[in-house]
Amino acid sequence: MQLYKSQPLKVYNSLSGTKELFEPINEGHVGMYVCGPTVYSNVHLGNCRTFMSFDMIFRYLRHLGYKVRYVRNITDAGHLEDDAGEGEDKIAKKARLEQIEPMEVVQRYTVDFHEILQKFNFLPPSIEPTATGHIIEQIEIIKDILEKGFAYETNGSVYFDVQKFNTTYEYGKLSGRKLEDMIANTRELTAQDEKRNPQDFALWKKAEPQHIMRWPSPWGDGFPGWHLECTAMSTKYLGETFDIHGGGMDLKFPHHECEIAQAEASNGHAPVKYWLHANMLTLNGRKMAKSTGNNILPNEIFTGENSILSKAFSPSVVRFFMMQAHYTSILDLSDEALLASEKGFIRLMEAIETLEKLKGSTSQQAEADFEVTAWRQKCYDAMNDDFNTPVLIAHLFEAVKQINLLKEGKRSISEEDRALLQQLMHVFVFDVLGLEKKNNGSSGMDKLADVVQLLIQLRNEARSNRDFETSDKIRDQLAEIGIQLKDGKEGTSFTVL
RNA sequence: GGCAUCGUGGCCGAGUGGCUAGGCACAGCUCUGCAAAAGCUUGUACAGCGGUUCGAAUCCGCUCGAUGCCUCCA
Repeated sequence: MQLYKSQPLKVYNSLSGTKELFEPINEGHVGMYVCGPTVYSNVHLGNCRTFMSFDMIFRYLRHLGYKVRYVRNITDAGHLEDDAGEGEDKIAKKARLEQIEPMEVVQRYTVDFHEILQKFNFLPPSIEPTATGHIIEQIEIIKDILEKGFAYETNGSVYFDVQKFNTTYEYGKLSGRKLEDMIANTRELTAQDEKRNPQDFALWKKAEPQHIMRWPSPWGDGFPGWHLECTAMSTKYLGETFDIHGGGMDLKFPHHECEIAQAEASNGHAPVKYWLHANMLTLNGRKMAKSTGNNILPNEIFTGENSILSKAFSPSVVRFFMMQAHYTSILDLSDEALLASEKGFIRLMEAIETLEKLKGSTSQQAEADFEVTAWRQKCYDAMNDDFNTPVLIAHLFEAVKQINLLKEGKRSISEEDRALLQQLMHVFVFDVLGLEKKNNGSSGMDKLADVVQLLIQLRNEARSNRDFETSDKIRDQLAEIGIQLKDGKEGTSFTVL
């Protein structure tokens, strides 16, 4: 039996503003669409947090036994920097600055995006479509919306008629806005405008002669509006109605609002059952954003080459840090917070290693100090409550404590329970949270381990000769290098910090 | 100005009408040749002011403060 049948999942739906029981449209199958990056510069850490949240969600849904089709797009068509049609296309701008072809920009940063996500141990999505690969689909939707009367053409551009749409449907229901308020609060209207109303948004933009990224259309050469690609690709791969649509909080308005409008105008019904929004990562208390320069690149964290942090942190530590906060909460990045997470992460990993080496007792019925089955359900309850990873991690540390007590012989556990606990720790830590054991398996590490074992042996010899000067020298100098020796009942182990 | 979210102990961060979140740091103890690691113990937190309630950090109102969106942004 699939796990999801016994583990009811609740998700916070931005559309209703409440936690709802998750019931996919087709039993056993989940369709999930997440707005991907615009590839005109390196992914910064804030971007990564959003994708990591949905990676975790993807992992958990799969773990529950759902067959998930996860679509995450790449926005590789340039979009204007402002909606008034005055800004420059971001990708074209970058291409001009770097004196390369726009598609070179796209390629470069798509590769960068994938490299970074791989370091963070992301699972690849099921489909990763590009906007430029779906121009035809986008044009078809525009034609459809035009036919239904919810859009109009002006000078080779096509705009979505928000006010008209609002007479039949409800524009603003996702972000809690009312069109009347928006109209009332419209900022001073600069003359320009092919748009009938300031709230209208572009479905298709006419390309000026110097614009490189351009495609032919019934309205002349141009390029698609930003909101349209997601509607086109989600519909194509997940259908007119699908289960989960995710993205960053900052996309809620106008992007997701416009997606809903486009889909409803075209199909006559809502496209998405559950809207999930991941919250922002802040740096120094401010939102990380490419446009403000307040950001840090993942590689700058991994290498330690930055002016914000005191040292380098591994991708898994960063991932653990992020998983310690709920995905719907704002999380602030700081050196102190990362340092604290790193220590916790190491403790967690060592407990898992310890557990693997332990042996359960065969005979005596182990005392019920720690009931693995009850603990298991607590972990699931946490995840079932809108993917509450911080609470899951709290439970994991409960197990860490028990494992350390077992190691010291202060608790006993049946082999059956030990094996179950080991399996569950692997499931939650590696499969669901997507963490990775650091230092796994490279041959250099194996050799280092052998060398350290040798030093431990020398130190023990010195200690038994009561030559503490030598033994402490070995211990302290290893510590300086960043190798910590830990004496336990069954000998000495070590950690590379 | 409008809409929204949030304000938790030294730091990070869950929770949300009565029952210990957790991590990190700090202190004491156990262990240790001394340490470290590990374990045990301790911390009387919920922005402020009112209100509802037998009971509120949790619900309501107001005030203050922070952030996000309202223009591209995960």
